Amino acid sequence: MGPPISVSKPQASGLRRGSWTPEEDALLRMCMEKYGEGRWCNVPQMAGLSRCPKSCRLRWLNYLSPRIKRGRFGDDEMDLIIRLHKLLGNRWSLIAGRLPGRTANDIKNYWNIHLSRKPPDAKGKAQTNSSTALVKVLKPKPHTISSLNWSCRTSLTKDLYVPKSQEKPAAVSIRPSSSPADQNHITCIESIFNSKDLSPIVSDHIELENAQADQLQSKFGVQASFEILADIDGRSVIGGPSAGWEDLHFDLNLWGDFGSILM
DNA sequence: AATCAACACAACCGCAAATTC
DNA sequence: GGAATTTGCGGTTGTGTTGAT
Repeated sequence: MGPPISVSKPQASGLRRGSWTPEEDALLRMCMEKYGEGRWCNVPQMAGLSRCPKSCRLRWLNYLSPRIKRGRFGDDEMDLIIRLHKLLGNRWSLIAGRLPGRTANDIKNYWNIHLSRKPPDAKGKAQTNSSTALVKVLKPKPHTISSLNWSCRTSLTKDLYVPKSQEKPAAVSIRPSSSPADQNHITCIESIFNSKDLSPIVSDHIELENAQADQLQSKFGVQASFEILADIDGRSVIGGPSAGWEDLHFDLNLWGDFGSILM
């Protein structure tokens, strides 16, 4: 879409709404360059904008951020979206985390326009792919780091305020579990593991501690050598280079699912 | 040229989780 | 521990653009 044309009027509260003007974009951009992301409630004041904090955040994250990749989705991206949506459901932020430069809003829009309304045969060949066809859409409750008793949280915003030295994962307690919910998680995660061609989502990798890798090995019957990394490019991931699912990475939310299995 | 439908995407809203006080 | 505030997410809407008729 081209530059905004409609003009918003100040609300009774004095806050502007509607499309952003180039001037407002410039102010927000300068503010982000100067102060960085975070403390959105202070951004309107710091930037000299008559916008609510949510509006500023949305504008930056969905439009102005230099990390955003513009342009049409490629076939590989479309395929990946279909696969990840099958696994994760409408968890756009998680899906976006696996598509560098794409925002949750972009993906949501794209899905709603292109993919959600097409008949199954037209949704892409990936849907018939054996590695994902058997998987039910899973919507696990996101496990935050804090809920896992980890001392870090992994948004970019947090990175600006938490010293790296504090972002050290604490020990993960391990206990057997065989509840249906956990079995569901296992099915999901196994399906991810078995999907070998998700390499486009790869960015970097991290290692699990040996004890945790051993637990995964006994649980899934795979030889695992992982690394845990608190932060890669503003996002936390885990990866496993030696189990046949090399170059595969997840958000720590999914690591939370590991935790629920192992705990 | 006019009209209409579909597309593309920015923006808002409400809610819940997380954080702060 | 609880209330208030902040942040993040998903759903939805609004509007400009594009292409077909």
